Amino acid sequence: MTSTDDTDVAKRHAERFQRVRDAHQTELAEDYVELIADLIAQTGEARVVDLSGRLGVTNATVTNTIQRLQRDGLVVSKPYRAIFLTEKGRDMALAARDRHMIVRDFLCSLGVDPETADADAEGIEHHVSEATLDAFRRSLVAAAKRRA
Amino acid sequence: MTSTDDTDVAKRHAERFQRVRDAHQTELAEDYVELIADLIAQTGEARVVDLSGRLGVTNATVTNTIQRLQRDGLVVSKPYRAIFLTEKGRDMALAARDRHMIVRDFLCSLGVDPETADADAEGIEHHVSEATLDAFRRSLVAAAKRRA
DNA sequence: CCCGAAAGTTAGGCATTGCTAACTTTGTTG
DNA sequence: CAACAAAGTTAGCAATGCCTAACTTTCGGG
Repeated sequence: MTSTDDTDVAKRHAERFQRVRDAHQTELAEDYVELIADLIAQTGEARVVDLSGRLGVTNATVTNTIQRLQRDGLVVSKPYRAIFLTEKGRDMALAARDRHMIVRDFLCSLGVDPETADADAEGIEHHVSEATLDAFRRSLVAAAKRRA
Repeated sequence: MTSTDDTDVAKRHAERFQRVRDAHQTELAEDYVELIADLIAQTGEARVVDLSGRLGVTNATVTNTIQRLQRDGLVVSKPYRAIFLTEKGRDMALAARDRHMIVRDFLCSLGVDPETADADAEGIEHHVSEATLDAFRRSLVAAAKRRA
């Protein structure tokens, strides 16, 4: 029995880490499309220079990454022109923004200052399961009710 | 003013993403030392095969990573022998375990099932600031008091 | 004690994500 | 409209983190 238990424990751990690695793969893409959606909403278009400024990386890095995102069907853009989201990209951006807002608002509701909450949400949003997100939502609703 | 505000916003965003990228750099190291500490506590030693089983990667990957961790002064190990933590590695493992437990317990206290809580904690623990961790601790204490 | 299986290592490959440096394109402005 | 600055691209480099395949070392049972 002990040996079987050990194997099970190991397998469960392995799946966990696999999930974290998977999350990392989509993380950058989510950050980019979320930011692109924001920029389009705020300024009408998303340019390489805006992204590099907000991401803290060079123009070259952004150009490179955008090409990968284009390959993956998340964005479209012609050379030297602005960047736009595809349907798929927009969906991903909306979902990411949703998660980000819930995590941020939830942290705020715990008393974390808004600036820190927003920063932490950036890292956390890619790693919360639906179950945890639901728990955050429930807690927010409960907090709203208490105020009412 | 508008232009200055824009720059400030961009800079704040950039710092945020920089922090997330930094977290990623230490993430793997933290996972390894945490796991090594667990294995030593449970079985007396940490072997490559145990790590690869629990991380869901090949032996070759573990050997490679361990060499990097050794280069960075977190572990020591002689070829074909078990892996041990340095002082620095032990400190990192303790801090990681602490954060992991707080995040997991906190999620559990929100009603997330323990299995999911543990899995999510794996991803989240590397991205919570001290401020957020404190908020989690406070919330746990409050929950404990309510039960008492 | 030796020999085979399990454990560990090495070599080589690949994608990602960042960089700098050198270049081209765009667009503004004098 | 020409020239220049800003934006964008390309090429080439490096570290990380994963893999497979081929090799070596260790260790326990016959």
